[in-house]
Amino acid sequence: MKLSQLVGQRLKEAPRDAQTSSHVFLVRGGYCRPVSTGLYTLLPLGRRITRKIEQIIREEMDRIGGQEVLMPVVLPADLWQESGRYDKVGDELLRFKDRNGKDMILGMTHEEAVVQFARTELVSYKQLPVMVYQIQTKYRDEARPRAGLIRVREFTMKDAYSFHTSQEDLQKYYERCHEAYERIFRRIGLTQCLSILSDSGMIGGAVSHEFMAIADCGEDTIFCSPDGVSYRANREIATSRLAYVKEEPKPLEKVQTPHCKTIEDVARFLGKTPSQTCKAVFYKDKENHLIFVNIRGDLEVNEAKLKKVIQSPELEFANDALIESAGAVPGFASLYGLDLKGVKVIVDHSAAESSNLVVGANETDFHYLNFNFERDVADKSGIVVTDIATVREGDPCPVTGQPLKMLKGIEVGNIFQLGTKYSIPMNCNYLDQDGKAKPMIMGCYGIGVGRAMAAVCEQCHDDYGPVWPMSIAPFQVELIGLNINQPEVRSACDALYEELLQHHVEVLYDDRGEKAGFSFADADLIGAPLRVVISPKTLANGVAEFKRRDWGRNSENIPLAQIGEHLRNLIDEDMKQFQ
RNA sequence: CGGGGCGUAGCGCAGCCUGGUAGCGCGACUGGUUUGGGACCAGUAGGUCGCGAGUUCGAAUCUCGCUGCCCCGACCA
Repeated sequence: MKLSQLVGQRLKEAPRDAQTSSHVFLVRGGYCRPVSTGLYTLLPLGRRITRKIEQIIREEMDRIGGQEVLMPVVLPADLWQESGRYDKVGDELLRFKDRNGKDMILGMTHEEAVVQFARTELVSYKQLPVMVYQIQTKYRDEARPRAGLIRVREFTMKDAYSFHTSQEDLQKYYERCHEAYERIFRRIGLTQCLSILSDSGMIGGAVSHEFMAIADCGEDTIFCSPDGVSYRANREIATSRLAYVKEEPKPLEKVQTPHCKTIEDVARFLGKTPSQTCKAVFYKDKENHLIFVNIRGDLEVNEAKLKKVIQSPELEFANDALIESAGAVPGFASLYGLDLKGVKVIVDHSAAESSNLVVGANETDFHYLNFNFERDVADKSGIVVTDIATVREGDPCPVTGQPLKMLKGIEVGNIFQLGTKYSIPMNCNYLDQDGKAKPMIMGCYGIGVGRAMAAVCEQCHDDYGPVWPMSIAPFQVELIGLNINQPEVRSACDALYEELLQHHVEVLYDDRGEKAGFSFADADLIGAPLRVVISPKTLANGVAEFKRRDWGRNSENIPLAQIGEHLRNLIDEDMKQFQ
């Protein structure tokens, strides 16, 4: 490819709204262009990368027995009604009507579609296990797309679905898929990618893992044990082995706490620490039911955990009127002395097990000292005591007891053990050996292709642009001719270009005759791992100047006669790392 | 959902307060001089100033409505 022909200009200036390096470089380098909020066109450079990522994914999916299929992006709503997700999923699911007034959706994931396919296509235990996958467009009407290609509304996803006759078989396959994912993320050049325990969220199922590319701009928070191996979990489900202060219960004592509405105010006023208080947090669910949460004052409610406990996908803070309807006084609320009929009460272990806490008195400007859940709440029926606390950095690891480390990550892939979550409601059965119909046991496995590209860019770049790994680089080599209007430069460049093409080297030839600085800046934005410069100066010495993208301003001279072979050897060597 | 900010040439922005011929930089085009880390000179093209109403002799500028986009918060008892 000649650079003079390449569609997609490099830009000197970053888009105004770009905050993260992948966003800046992918737009500046001419990899993608915004169309609307969260919608991007991929230009040739970006598309060359995603094609390579897709190819690596295909190889690894095929290696574990996957068969590629392609399902439609537009799906009938009734399929989603069968699974029950049509009503459960919020506005993220784009719903519309076709010309006949039939309810349709844009696919955001394809469990329903694949089950519909499987239940007609797979009828016998002899056909199982089987895995199908596709690399296809997904649409999610995100509330807030951000960070360029990292969170978008329309994106390419590899989604795979496996079908089994037993949970054991699913687990075995899940492990193989986990290993395939590790190979994929290593091969596309992510330098730091961890699989962590995760919340299965909207997709559902019991066990799931997320693959996290570690990056400061990541949206997810990860907690891991100091060794990085014993325990790794998403903040949404992470737990800790926090110690609670246990002592002899002291008598309850009502104290005046004028104008102390926040935990900090109360603790300071009473000479306590926030961890010696209990805080009351009020939410409401979709049906406007009050949810009364109690947690130790220094901890925060983990809404992802809470949503699971109360089995509601939506959660909002309750307004004062709703709080007062339960007899609680906002700012001075607690469980003590309240009639909590019809209110969902959730108590975190930290509040249930700590002794002698400060709690609200349900009376303006008053609190109680020495509240003990066990002693002071008479009727515990209907109260759920469980873990709904958000883990903090430094809290003791649930496995090792060592202080947990906190990392930020970009979720580039996830795998789920679905079990029968879709096969039972959607009647996806097979005939077993005994002649009986049984629901298939399912797994599903996703990778965001564009996000993976952006994640690699986040991990592999310098001040001037991306430093692409050989396995996914849009071009393996960039060849720059300086003073190319001089015939001997032109002919030397043309000759090398032809030689490389003949050997199927992916070479981008900067034949524009721009000034050196201009060409170099473009080359840095394009990020080819290898760069060759030919100029009157190098020709005078019978050499070409060679450098790797990650060598900064350093370079070495290679005799012109050997440069082609030199490049080919380096490409082969580099590619071996990504096999 | 809540809060804030912004829509002026392909991109980045100024002009608005104080109404009076629509500007700058980058990019593009032509010609010339240049040629090792985003060169210089001269010239050219490119804009319903987001949309609609109102005020006014006159609106990018003031008022109202709409719309699009961006950022922040999604934690307070």
